[in-house]
Amino acid sequence: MTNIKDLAKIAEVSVTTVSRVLNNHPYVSEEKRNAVLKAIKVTNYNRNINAVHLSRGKTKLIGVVLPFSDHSYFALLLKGIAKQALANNYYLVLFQTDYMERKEIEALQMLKEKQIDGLIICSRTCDMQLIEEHQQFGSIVLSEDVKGQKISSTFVNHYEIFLNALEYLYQKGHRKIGYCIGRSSGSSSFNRELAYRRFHEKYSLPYNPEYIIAECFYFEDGEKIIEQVKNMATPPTALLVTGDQVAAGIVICCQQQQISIPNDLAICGFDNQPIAKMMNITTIEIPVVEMGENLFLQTINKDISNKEIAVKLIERGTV
Amino acid sequence: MTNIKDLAKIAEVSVTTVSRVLNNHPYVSEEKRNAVLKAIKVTNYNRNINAVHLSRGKTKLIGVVLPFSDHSYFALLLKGIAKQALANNYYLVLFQTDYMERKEIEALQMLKEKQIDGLIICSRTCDMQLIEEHQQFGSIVLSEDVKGQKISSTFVNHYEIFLNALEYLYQKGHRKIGYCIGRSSGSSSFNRELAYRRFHEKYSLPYNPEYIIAECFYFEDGEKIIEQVKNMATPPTALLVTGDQVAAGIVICCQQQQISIPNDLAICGFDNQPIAKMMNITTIEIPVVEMGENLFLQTINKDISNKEIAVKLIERGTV
DNA sequence: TTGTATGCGTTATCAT
DNA sequence: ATGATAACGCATACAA
Repeated sequence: MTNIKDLAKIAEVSVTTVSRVLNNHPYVSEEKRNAVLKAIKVTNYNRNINAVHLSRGKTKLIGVVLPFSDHSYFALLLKGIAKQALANNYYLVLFQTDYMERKEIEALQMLKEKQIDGLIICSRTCDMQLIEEHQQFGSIVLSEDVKGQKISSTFVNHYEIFLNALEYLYQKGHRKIGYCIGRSSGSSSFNRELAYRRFHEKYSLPYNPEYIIAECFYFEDGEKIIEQVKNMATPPTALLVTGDQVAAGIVICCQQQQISIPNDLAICGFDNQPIAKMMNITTIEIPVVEMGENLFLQTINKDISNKEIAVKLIERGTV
Repeated sequence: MTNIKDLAKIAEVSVTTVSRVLNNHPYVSEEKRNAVLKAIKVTNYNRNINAVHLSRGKTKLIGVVLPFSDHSYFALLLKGIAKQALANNYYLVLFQTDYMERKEIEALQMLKEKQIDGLIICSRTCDMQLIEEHQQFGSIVLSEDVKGQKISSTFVNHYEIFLNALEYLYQKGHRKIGYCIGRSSGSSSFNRELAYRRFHEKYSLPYNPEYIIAECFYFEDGEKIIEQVKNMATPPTALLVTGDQVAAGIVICCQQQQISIPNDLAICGFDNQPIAKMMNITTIEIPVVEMGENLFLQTINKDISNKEIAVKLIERGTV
């Protein structure tokens, strides 16, 4: 492996000059530049990026923390992140956590150890305090409402969205409304449950914990959900489903089991993914890819900003 | 930022000793070890991984080249890769290429520049020769049949699988068989078309290029496919669909349009993803996650190996 | 068991 | 415009 020292020797210049042509710096004569270029060619020289990183103290690498990459929501978020990473000459290091705090800590550790310049946390399990403690080591961005903390974020207002969706179903005549979420812990689930409770208080509706169905991630979970609903003494007449994939799975399952939608059961999805359009599913549109893009841009931006993303109800045939 | 030199000074030992305790090397007295540990604590020391990388000449980083991460097949492959990466203390750098050769070259470049120790290419656009030229810089593994080349791979025999699937449909009485694929170029598409041609020659069936439907990636593409099929003068009676997501999309679309499956149109999917089971879709089971795991293991293994993965026909209700 | 000295490959500072 | 030299922070061969 040849290095710039070798190049310097061959081209009969100093290492500084070699470094200059390597980095397109000014102040180097055409003559010497060509000599260096020639040396690079004949030796088949390759720069050692680790030395560059050590010297510069930066890596142009951004970490992305997410629970699973084979989930449509996070896959889309990642798509947006990757798009802007590409546009800004950064690379991504993926941390698939399966919601294990240990894996999140590893990502924070890499920030500490300077392997990555910044970190995008799409969904977290660990404590906010832990994250704050690591901000000194690099830019950290979250995809949740951090409420005035000194940390950047791009998020949707899960509380408000849920409340609006519930109101919508209420206006459509529904009084027994359930919802399906992924994991039951986490800030978004917390806010959703809060909205759900407030909604029931507001209209003096009975709060039925059975109506909250957790661990709904994928299309095929629709089967499990319908099974659960069917086993209820008084099943809900409408379901808010946080994810169009799952909503689609429910719709399919209902078709198979002769459950009429929206008559027997109304379904409102989330995200407005193509599958929702294709299957004519009423849903809340969330611009996930754009959120990913913004998350990345915030990461490489010095300023701290908090961006709430607007959503939109898309009325179709399942409510 | 304190470094091991500072630690050495504080703990009143040499940098070597500091390095030893940092890396859990033997031959260091409890006394000195504790002194170092204490120094680490009081200074809030963090190792600079870039210096480690430079010194060691390795990064414990493996690159993963794939066209899109929001596609179920590649997401599952990535899942397997990530699983073994985790188990073996490696991290992954993601290269989403959108099938752009330029992005693949960037990944190869990073191998050259020692930012990554190895590279897993899940699907490629670039020339094999280019890849071979980069093997000297690190371990490269492909997910295709490299046919005796001196490079590791984990793959399924697309030619044989397609041939068998076509035979199966033939036995079921089908004579007008079409198929849906992702991109039309690439080695797997080549092999599939080859099988398709041979099959038609063998049974003296008319070869109809219209029956080859490309650019089928996602669930929602099912709609487009059915549209195309309906517009054909003599539509196929069976469709081989390389991906259960797309197959499911087709099935749904047929339901909506009163096209009876398998009577009007038989569908055979690929991968045996959960959605196929849920929707009772006949499919070819491919252990994608296991393939991903094997790809990773090959990457960190010195020896070159080529592993063909066996598949299995899962007969269900759509053929 | 411990320490010295050198190498890893590049960039940055400063002088000329 | 060019170059000598000092960082950057760590690992390790070798010596003791």
